[in-house]
Amino acid sequence: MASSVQTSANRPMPAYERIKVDILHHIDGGTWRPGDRIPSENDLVRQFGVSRMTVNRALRELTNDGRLLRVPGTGTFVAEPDTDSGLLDIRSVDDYIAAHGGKHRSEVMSLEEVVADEAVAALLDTVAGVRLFHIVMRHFDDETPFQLEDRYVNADLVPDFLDQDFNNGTPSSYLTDAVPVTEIEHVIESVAPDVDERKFLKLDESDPCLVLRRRTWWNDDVVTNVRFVSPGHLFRLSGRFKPFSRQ
Amino acid sequence: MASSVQTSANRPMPAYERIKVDILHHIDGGTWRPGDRIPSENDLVRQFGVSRMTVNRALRELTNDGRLLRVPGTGTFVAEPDTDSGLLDIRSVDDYIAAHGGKHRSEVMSLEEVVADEAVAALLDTVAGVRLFHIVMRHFDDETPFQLEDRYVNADLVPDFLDQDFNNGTPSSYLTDAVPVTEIEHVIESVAPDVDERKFLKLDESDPCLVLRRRTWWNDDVVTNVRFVSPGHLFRLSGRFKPFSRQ
DNA sequence: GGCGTAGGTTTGTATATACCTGTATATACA
DNA sequence: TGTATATACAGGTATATACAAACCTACGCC
Repeated sequence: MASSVQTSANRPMPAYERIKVDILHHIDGGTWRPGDRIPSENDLVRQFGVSRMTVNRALRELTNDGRLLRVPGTGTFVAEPDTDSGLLDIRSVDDYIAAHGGKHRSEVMSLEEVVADEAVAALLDTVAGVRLFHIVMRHFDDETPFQLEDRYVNADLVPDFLDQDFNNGTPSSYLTDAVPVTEIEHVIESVAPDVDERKFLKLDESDPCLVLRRRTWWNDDVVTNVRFVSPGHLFRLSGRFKPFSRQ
Repeated sequence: MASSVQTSANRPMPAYERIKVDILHHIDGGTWRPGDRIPSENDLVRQFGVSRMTVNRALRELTNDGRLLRVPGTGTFVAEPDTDSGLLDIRSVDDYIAAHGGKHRSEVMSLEEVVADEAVAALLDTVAGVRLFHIVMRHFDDETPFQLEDRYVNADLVPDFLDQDFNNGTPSSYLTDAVPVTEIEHVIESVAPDVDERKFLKLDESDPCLVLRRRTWWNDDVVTNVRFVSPGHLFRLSGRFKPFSRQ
């Protein structure tokens, strides 16, 4: 889908985007490994039949996103992936747990279609009455409760959500494949678990929890709003980035 | 300093950077307010005496950073500032408190020059034995303890750090003015406060705390490593951003 | 008044070209 | 063997130009 020459809005994908997607396929597909030198701008010019400035834009933007490393006079290289993160991207819990040497298992506690009331509609930036999907589930690292997930999903944008088997593959993974994401919002808090959360996460009253609320957009529509609750001693978020230029 | 036509490496600042800086001065200086339409690309071409592609790059990058909003056929506008944040930028506590209608006060608990041991050196990505500055301080919202700050600073990069009056103006503000930042790392955790933290923040054992650890770089050198501890019910972090294209 | 259209403005993308600096390599020389 | 020099190649920036798409306005027509 992402390799299509058409964007989701059925408009032709700009050349520099096509080149970015192609390069990312090489990287994510493993044919270009971290540290590898990739073809020079002029090579790519010949390969794609575009001007050097177009290739330059593609490479510059990928460099800015931390995917490539450019050295004047030498070449362009595949950047080393971030050691850990979750702050500035969408990383599925199972990946997080696997990266820390654990074994992920999940348990769907409820999955249903609901009609939004005022409060829920506000979460999705929509109006009361719309059809939504609602899932509540629990993720385990081995047999340790690791995270509670409470998620609402835009039923129009993701009509097949109910049919998925979320005991096998997380909603995060499914959604990143199913709908392109144009924008992400993260809100992070530290809270004391309430009664239910204590029960489901097997926690004490004095055990702090990290709460991550995420909203993702596709253009002007909220795709999903999810609230993750994890024991503070098991989960943390990190990210490394270039400063935005606001003062 | 940022308005200089020379970068820190003493190389001339590219034209598109000069234009970005100039536009940011208009925005941060208040002559261009959020929602205002700014001059068109062709206006700026005449004003700066550069080509439209150069102006276009400046505007495109500022748009990507969320500072501008562009509407084809209509114009370019100053974007509304984020409601709150702190996740993807460096926001000083006093600004955070002011934005929430409070009144900031701070109290320096210790400020001294130290010689790094192994553990501290690791925080700054340097070697034991280097000279560092170390500050521990407390921030208040009115009379409520709001945040503990424990910070190490690279003494070579910020030689005048000890001479500042941090009861009046935060280290964050001083450092963002004193040293350009090329990279930021954030690590966020939820923890139970230890004995000292409970005392200084006037907390219970069951009150969770949000911990933000930040490192900033200037090129390959760590400028500062700071650990903020705030009561969970007072402080939260958020940010809205475009997804990086990783997978 | 209401409607449609033409033309101008604005942004978005793409191109070909040019010149600069930094890097690597091959060659000539001491 | 070691050092200088020439050359080719890499990316970084800037320009002039072109066309397309989105939008607004003014004009003319009914």
